[in-house]
Amino acid sequence: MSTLEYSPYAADCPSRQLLDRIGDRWSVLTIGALADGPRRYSAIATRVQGVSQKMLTQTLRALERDGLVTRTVFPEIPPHVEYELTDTGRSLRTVLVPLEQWAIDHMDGVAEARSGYDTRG
Amino acid sequence: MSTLEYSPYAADCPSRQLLDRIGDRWSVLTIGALADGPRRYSAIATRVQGVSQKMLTQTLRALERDGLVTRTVFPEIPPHVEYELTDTGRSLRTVLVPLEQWAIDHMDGVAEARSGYDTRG
DNA sequence: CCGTATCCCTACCGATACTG
DNA sequence: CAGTATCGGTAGGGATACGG
Repeated sequence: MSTLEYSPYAADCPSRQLLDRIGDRWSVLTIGALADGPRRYSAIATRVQGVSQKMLTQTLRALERDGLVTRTVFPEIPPHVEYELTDTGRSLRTVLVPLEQWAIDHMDGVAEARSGYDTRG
Repeated sequence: MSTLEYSPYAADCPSRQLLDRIGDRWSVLTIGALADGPRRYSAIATRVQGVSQKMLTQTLRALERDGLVTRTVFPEIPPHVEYELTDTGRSLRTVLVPLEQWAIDHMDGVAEARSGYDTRG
């Protein structure tokens, strides 16, 4: 283990709080939905299946507050709002891609492990 | 966006459930605590600051069920239990390391972005 | 179209006490 | 040492209705 003064293992370290935030239900998927460029609110909602309006708005606001996403309002009627990853957001996306791929690669193995564990009781 | 049939963006895809699990409060840190080799329950508890006995046990059981961690009981008195990452667990750890490093690298910038956002109201 | 506001429930999770 | 059991507060988050 490293001897760094700051690490996510310390309860009061800011990096731990960052990890907690990323670890919420929708942040990773929302960031992924913005990977290919700016997207409208409705487009994100469509892509991140199962997210409620409330949680999507809440997640986007939190990401904006953290400087990971920008929010641009086009003064039109009907309203038009676009969200886009910042440089920091894109750097986070970079490390999330392998995680996503890992989940896809291992989902079958994990499902198998679960049923084996459950069978043994 | 990819045209893969399975992706975490689909609500019913097993990879989404995997991502949900990893995204809980303690899984990432618990896996990190096992990165350097087998560890006893109490050693893990010490390293993952702030975790309660209940949540640590629950997290370890879930990881074991998913085939990411093995649990070995040494029949001694007092009891001696060791946890160790499986190959699958180690492969997950590989993709989590950059995420951890990202959190450390960007915690200051994010904190700054937050206070800026909050100041503007 | 893109939100906000409210209600309300439940699942997470910490605290505490107890056991092999 | 390494758990299990139980209780109870609280925050997450869905459903619904409404606003600019």
